[in-house]
Amino acid sequence: MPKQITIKDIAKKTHVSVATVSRVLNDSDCVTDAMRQRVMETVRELGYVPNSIAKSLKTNSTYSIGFLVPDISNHFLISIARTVEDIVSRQKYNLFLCSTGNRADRELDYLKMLLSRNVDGLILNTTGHNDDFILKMNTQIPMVLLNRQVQAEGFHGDLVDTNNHLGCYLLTKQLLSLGHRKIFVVCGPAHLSNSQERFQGFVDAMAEKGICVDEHYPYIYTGDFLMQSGMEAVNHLYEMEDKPTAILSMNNMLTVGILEQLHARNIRVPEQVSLVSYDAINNMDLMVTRPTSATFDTTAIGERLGKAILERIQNPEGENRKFIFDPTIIQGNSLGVPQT
Amino acid sequence: MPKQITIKDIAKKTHVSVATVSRVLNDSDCVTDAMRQRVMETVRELGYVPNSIAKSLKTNSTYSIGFLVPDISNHFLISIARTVEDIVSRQKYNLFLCSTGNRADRELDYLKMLLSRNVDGLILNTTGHNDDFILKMNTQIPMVLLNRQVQAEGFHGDLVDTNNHLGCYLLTKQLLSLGHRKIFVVCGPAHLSNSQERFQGFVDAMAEKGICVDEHYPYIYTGDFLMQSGMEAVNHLYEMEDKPTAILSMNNMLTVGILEQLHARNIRVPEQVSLVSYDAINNMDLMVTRPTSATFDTTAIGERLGKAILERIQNPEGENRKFIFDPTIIQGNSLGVPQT
DNA sequence: CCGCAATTTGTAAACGTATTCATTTAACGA
DNA sequence: TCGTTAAATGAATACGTTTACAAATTGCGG
Repeated sequence: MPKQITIKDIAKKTHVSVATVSRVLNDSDCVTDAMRQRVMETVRELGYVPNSIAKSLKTNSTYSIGFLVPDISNHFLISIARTVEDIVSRQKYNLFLCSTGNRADRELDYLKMLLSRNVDGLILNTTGHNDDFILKMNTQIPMVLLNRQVQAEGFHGDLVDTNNHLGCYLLTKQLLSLGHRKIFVVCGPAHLSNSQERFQGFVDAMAEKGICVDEHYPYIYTGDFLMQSGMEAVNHLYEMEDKPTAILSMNNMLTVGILEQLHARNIRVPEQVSLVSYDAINNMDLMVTRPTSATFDTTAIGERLGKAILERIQNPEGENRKFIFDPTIIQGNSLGVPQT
Repeated sequence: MPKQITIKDIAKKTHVSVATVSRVLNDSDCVTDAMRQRVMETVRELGYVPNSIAKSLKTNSTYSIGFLVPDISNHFLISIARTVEDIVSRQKYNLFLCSTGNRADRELDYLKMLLSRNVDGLILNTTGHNDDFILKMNTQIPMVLLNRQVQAEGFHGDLVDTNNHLGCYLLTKQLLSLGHRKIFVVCGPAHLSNSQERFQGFVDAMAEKGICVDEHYPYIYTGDFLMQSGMEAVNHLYEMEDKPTAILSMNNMLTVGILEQLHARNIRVPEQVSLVSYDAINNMDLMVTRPTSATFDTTAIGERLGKAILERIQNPEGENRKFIFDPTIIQGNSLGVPQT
C-alpha cells in the first residue's frame, strides 16, 4: 500500500507552509484567492484526500453520530434510521448504525467502541441492561433516546418515543368492543419502559371493562422483542386448556413471529383467533393476514430524532425534552368476534 | 463536557511513564505482572477508555471495515450484512454500513468518507457509476466486491456473487416449460455486470426455445433495483396491447414493487399473469402471492464475504478470487399456464 | 561483590492535522 | 517616501497514542 498524501506533501510542492494549506482546505477567510488557486491545484494534482483521523484528534470532533439499535431486521427501526441518516448527512455528519442483536454484552461492546471512537452524539434504543454505563457516558456525549427511557435519575438528553400507552389502549379497546375478553398479550422485556407503558395501556383498557389484569391473569407471555419470542408465545398459547380468543402483540417483530407460527400450525386468523399489533409489519398489504395495527409515522420520528441529536450536539446543556408520537390505527383483516 | 482521561493521567497517577501504560494496555509481554496490576488498577479507578482516534493515527489502522450497499431496505443485503458483522466482529473489527440509496453522488461521498476515515477494508455493492474513483482507492484499501464487478482492468480484489446467469436461466426455463412465450422481463441498470449476466441467462433460455431476444423483443423494462421501478414496470406492461403472460423480475426489490402494483391494479397472480423472481422476498410464506424465486444462502454469502475481506486485509497482495453461489429455486404459488 | 546479559522501564519522536502567535507582506494616506 | 494598519503567511506546538532507542534494573555465574 502506497504512502498516503498529506498536507505536508502539498505544502512542499506548492512552496507554502502547512498552515496555509490547512487554511485553504478549511475555507478560512484569511487567505488570498491566488493562493487558494495554487493550493487547490496541487491538491487535485496529487489527489489529496484529508485524513479525518488526524483532523478528529486535533479538533476533538468526528462529525459522526452513533445509532444503537437492537435489531437491524426491524423495519420500523430501519425506516427511522434511513431518515435520520438523511437529516444528519445534510450537516455532513456520518451515521454509524450498530445492531446489538438484543444482546446486552454486544451492546456494551458497541457503546465502548462508539465512546472510544469519539462520536459526537448518540441515539440509543437500548436493551436496558447497560443503563449504568450509559449514564457515565452521558456526561461525555450528547444523547437522544429512542423508544426506551434510561431508568435512572440524572440522565441528560432527549427522548423520542411513541405513545405506548395510547397505542395499546386503543388496540385493546377494539378487541374488547368485538366481545373479546380472553386476550392473550405478548409482551416485551418487563424492565423496559416501553414494555411497561404498553402493558399499562392494555391493563387500563381491560379495567374499563371490569377485568382485572394482575398476577392471576393467565394470558400473559413475556419474551424479547424478537420473532423467536413471538413463535414461542404461540406455542405456549396452544398448550393452554382454556384458549384465548385474541392476541395482542406488543411489537412488530413479535407479530411476524406470531404470524409465522400461526401459519405453521394452520391456525386461521381471524376465524380461530383475532390479532392486533403494536407497530406495523412490512408490506402489509401483500400479506394473507393483515393485522390491525397501531402504526407510526417513521419519517416524522426519524426527522425529529435527527434534529434532536443535532440540536443536542450544538447545545449539550439544553433542557431535557420529550417528543411523543401518537399512533394511527390501521385496520387489517385480522379481527373477528370471539369463537367459543 | 469534562476533559477525557488519557494515558498520561493514569501514568501520572501510577507514577510510571506513558510507555509502560501503553504497553500494559496492549498486553505487551515486556511488562511485569506487578506493574500490570498497578496500572490496571488506576485504569479502572479513573474509568479510562482508550482514544482509538489517536491510536489509529499512530498505527494507521482503524479496525474498521466499510460495507457500501445501495439500499438498506433490501432484505438480501441486510441479512448478509448481519452475518458479515458477526464474522468481522469476532476479530474486533467494526462494520460501517453505508446505504447510498442507489445514488451515485451519495456513493461517492461515502467512498470519500470511508477513505478519509481510513477504513482497513471495503466491501462494495456499487451503483457502477464510480468505478474510476474506486479503482484509485483500490491501491490504498483492500476490497471485496459483492454482486457487481468493477468494469475495468487492473482491479485488485475478490468478488462474491450469485450465479446470475444460472438463476435467471432456470427461472426462464420454468416459465417456458409451462408454455409461456411472452415473458416480460424487468431488468436492473444495464451497465451493471449482474444485470447483464441475469439478462443473458434469460436470453439463453429463450434461445433454446428458438425465441430471439434482441432489440425487437417488446417485453423488456429497464429500471433501477428499486420498488419504484417495479411499480413502473407494471404500469408500462398494462399499457401494452399485446400483453405478456408472465413476468420475470430480476431482483427482490423489483419484485415487491411489482407485487404492490399488481395488487393495486387488482391483477391476480397466477390467474392473469405468472411471476418469477430473482432473489427471495422477506416473510414469503405469509404472502398472498408467493413468487417462485431463485434464492440464495445469505448466511453462506455473508460468511464468505466476511472471511474474504479479513483475508485481504491480512494479505492485500493475494490473487484475485471469485466466489459464486448457486441458486436454490423455491416454488411459490405464482405460476400458471398462460391465458390467452 | 562484580560484570554481563536479559529483562523491564523511561525518553522522545513520530502519526497528520488545526491553530496560536509571530512575522512578513500589502495597502494606503500623508 | 515613510509609517501605520490590516491582511496574509509561516513557525511551532498540541491532540493521545505507539514505538524505536536509551537507560535502568534484575538475575546469576564466577
